[in-house]
Amino acid sequence: MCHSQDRTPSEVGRDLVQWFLENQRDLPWRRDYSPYGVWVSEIMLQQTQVAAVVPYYLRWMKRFPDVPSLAAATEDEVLLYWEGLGYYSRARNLLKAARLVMERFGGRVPDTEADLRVLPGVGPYTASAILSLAYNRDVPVVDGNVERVAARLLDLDVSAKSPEGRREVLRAATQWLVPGKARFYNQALMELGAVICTPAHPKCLACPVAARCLALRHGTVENRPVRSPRPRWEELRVAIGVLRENGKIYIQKRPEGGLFAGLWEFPGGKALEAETPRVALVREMEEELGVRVKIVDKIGVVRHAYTRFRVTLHAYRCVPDPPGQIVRPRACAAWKWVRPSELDLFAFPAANRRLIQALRKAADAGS
DNA sequence: GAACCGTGGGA
DNA sequence: TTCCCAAGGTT
Repeated sequence: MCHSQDRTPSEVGRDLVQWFLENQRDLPWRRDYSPYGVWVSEIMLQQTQVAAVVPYYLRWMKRFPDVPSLAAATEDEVLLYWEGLGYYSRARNLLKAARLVMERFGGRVPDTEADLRVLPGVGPYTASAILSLAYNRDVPVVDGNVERVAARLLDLDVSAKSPEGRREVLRAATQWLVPGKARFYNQALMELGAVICTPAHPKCLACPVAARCLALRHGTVENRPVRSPRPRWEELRVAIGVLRENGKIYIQKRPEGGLFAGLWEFPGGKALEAETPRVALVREMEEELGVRVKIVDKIGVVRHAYTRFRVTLHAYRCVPDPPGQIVRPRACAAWKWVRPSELDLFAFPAANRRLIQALRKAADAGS
C-alpha cells in the first residue's frame, strides 16, 4: 500500500510544473535565480516561513548584494541583519562560507554537490536546492514540504523521517522529476506543500494532482504524514537586569557555540526553584559580573517561546551598589558599556529586543 | 540517532 | 491561551 503502483510518474511531474508556472507566488528570489540569491534564500528559508523571510532577504541583498560584499563584512553586522530570524548559526555559517567561496572558488558559488557540501550550513537539502534552482541540474530536493506531499500522494504509512520513509520519498521525488525542468519541478513540489497540501486543512479541491493522491482516495490525508509524538516544553523563569551607571548600560556578548552564539544580551539568569526573580537577579549579577547591585524598579515581564523552553522573563532596572565597582564578567565573549541609543548597533535575541522597546517606551513616557 | 538551535503566525 | 510547526544543519 505504501509502495505506489502509479506507473505514470512523469505525469505527476508535468502537472506540478504546469501548475507552478501558472500559480507560483511572486517572490524576490525567483527573479533571476542567481546562485548567490538562491543560496541566501535557501539558508533563510530553513525552518522558516516565506512571509518571515521576504523582508530579511530584501534588506540583506541590498546590503550584501554578492559574495565579495558578504565576505568582507563583520560577524556583528551580519548578525544585526539576521536579528529576529532565529537560528543564528545560519548567519555565522553563511559568512564563513562566503569567505570560503572567495578563497577556494574565486568568489563563484560552486555547482557540484561535493564542493557545495564543503560550505558550512549547506547540507543535503540546500546543496540540491542550489544545484536545481540556480543551475537547473536534474536533482530532486527533499524538504518538509516534499515529505508531506509525497507521503500523501503515496499514502505512506510509515514516518517520512524513518529510514524506509526517507527511501520512499526520495524514490518518488526522483521518479516524478521532469528532466530539464528541475528548477520548476522542485519548487512546484515545495510550493504545493506550502500553499495547497498544507499540514492542516489541505485544499485538496484546488490540488492539481488530487486525482493521483492515494491518501485522498483512501481518506487518510489528515493522517499523512504519520507523526511521531513531540517532546514536552520546559517552563523557565529568568531574571534579567538592565544595569546602568553614568548614563551607560552594560551588555555582554554570548560565547561561541550554544544558544544565541555571538549575539549580545543583558546579564541575568535562571531563577532557582523557590527563588524570587529579584533574588535570582542579585545572585546572578554577583556570579556573572562580580558586582553587587541594587534593583531600582521592574521594567516588565516578557513571555517568550523557544523550541524547547517557555520563558517568563522578569526584567529590572538596576545600579551598582555601591557605585564604581569594577566589572569582572565571566563566561562571555566580550562586554561593553553603551549609551541607550547605541543598542541598535548590536544584535540581540528577540526577547531582549522587545525589552529594549519597552525601555524606550518607558523613557519616552517619563520625559 | 537524537538533541540542539529561534521565531512569529495561524487555528 | 495554547498548541502547532516552517524551503534543515551540526554535533
